[in-house]
Amino acid sequence: MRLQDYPDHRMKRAAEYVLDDQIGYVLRRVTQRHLALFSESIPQVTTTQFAVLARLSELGPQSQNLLGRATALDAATIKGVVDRLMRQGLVDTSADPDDRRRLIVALTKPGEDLFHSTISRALNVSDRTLAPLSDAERQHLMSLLSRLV
Amino acid sequence: MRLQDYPDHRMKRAAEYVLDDQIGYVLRRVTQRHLALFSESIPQVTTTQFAVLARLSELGPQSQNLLGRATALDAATIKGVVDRLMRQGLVDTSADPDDRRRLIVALTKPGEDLFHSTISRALNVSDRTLAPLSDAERQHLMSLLSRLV
DNA sequence: CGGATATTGTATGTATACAAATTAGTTTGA
DNA sequence: TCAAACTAATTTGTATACATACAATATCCG
Repeated sequence: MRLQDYPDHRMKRAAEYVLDDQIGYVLRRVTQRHLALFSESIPQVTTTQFAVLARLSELGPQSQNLLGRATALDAATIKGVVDRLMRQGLVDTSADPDDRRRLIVALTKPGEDLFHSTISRALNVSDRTLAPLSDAERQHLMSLLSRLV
Repeated sequence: MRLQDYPDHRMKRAAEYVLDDQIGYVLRRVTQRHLALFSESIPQVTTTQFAVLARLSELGPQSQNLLGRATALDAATIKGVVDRLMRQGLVDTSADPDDRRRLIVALTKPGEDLFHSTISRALNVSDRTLAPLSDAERQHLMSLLSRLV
């Protein structure tokens, strides 16, 4: 009996498309676990908000649009993130005198303080996300993933 | 001069927390690329909706709650996904006579047809997401990621 | 049996995330 | 120079994704 004659269509389908082996599905589930660890450890901000704080700390005040590009967030998304960070008093915005289209986003002192006081926790979250792997495996994984961006 | 005396605080911070080296940030960016490839190739449904179709095809009709658990979607999320799949006529729902709390979700013929006619495209999206890696590297990556779920 | 407990689905609120359209401002090239 | 092209920000709409709360139903256990 050949495979294409097999009476149970479900077996053929399962062989065709195994959801658990798809990179997108695995990425989503790993991301879910990481988000859960992060929000448990740093409930004040989300991973995305923390990324924005990190970039602002690294690069200094930036236009909202550039800040979005530096954190891989499109214009609509970065606007919402900045709004919510501003509502918490972690950043503030000002007009750019050299380009009236631009909105400059900067860390406030509370934003800087929060970022610095949670860096070690954030690093620990990354560490716990990768906990099932050895050091060599972690480096290998990060290097492979980096090539898929 | 010791590191902690270094006058440029930004250098110290950069050494403390490098956003681009964090697993969460890299996961988000790889996921972004994968989603873009998927929606370009299969505009009819999202990755999440496709995952639900795949599970229904694999497992047969399921209660909404079980279906959510089988696709790593919480109760609130699976409800929205099923609602939108139903609006497109790709699934339909019925009451479970054995448990009046339950809502049975099943593929319709159009849902089944769409799923089967897009499997090869979906596999091709997975393939293109991993395109920068060799076969051995792909397998290694999938095996490492699977351990992080 | 009957109350405590658990499960299922639903609703609401918050937060990404992106597409598309709009407005305002800036740059460029014929 | 000045219209066309581009850029920045905003707005709207759609789709996850999770927390929390609630109602209806089922199950378990004393």
